[in-house]
Amino acid sequence: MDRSLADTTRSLEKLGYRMTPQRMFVLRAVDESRGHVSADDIFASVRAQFPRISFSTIYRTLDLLQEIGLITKSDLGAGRVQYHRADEAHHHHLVCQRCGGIVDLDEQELEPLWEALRKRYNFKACERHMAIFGNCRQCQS
Amino acid sequence: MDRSLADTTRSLEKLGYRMTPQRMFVLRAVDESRGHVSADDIFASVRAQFPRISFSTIYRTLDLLQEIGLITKSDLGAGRVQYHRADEAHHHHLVCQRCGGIVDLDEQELEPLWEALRKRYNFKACERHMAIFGNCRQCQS
DNA sequence: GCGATAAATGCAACTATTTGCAATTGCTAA
DNA sequence: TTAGCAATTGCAAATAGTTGCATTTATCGC
Ligand SMILES: [Mn+2]
Ligand SMILES: [Mn+2]
Ligand SMILES: [Zn+2]
Ligand SMILES: [Zn+2]
Repeated sequence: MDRSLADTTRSLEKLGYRMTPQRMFVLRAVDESRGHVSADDIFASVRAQFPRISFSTIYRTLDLLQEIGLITKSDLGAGRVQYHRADEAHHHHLVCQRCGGIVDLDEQELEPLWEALRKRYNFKACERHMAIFGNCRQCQS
Repeated sequence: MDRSLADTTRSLEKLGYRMTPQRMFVLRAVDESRGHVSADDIFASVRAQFPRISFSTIYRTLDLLQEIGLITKSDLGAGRVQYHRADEAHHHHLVCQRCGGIVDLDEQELEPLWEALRKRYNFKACERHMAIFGNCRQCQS
């Protein structure tokens, strides 16, 4: 992640939040992550350094980091939500409901739709890292 | 719903499933529903006629009805999944993350995207009744 | 009908996630 | 400093939904 701790602290404070030790540990765990991670992954990683951490704090902090745009949160249908650093290559996912396979979808593929929603509905879709469910090539009847 | 009980029974049997009293009650509850209903709504409705019904059976049956295309299932961000009869007017939803407002989106608005996914990724998006999150007109910074 | 087999059920236990709350911590201003 | 106040925490309890399993029910070939 390119952002310094100070940057993140500023982002938080701008919204009336504070930087705390717990949040710093979560931030570090997120920082070291690659690709999709679950709340449980982050919990395990943080607990190694800060055993008193609670799951509530993990969840609350991940929500916070999403709010300030540092991570994205998405349900890819695997029973647990996946988090993803927002500064990694932006993309969405095609999730096959039969085989569970996941294919990356370039961010720009959704641009025309976002554009249409903006124009016709005055709606600003702000979801990064979306999941679109369906059937992949191999799994079509 | 236009489908007769016999139709649904046939759909189930085609997949190796059976028609049971419990499923008939769930079917009736779905039949009488309008718009979005939760599993709990269906549970309450069925329990009035069939007190022994269990939540597992409700969830399992709703999944089944989705599998045979009678209902759609979607998470509109309200903490519980919403079910919707598939024979009501097809549409998707724009869900505002700030005010919680929900706007209907005509089915055809997503056609170009489905088309592109089919062509470029060989992916058949089969999701009816999608939720797209973002900010509505009133809630844009 | 009868037994074998497969499907479906209810229940209890479990999962991931959220929430209420009392205790703790950290800013701020006197 | 220190009091006051707001933000944050951990914990325990609650939520929606899923799953394993023993029991019940339906189907099918004899
Ligand atoms: Mn991803
Ligand atoms: Mn709807
Ligand atoms: Zn597939
Ligand atoms: Zn709004």
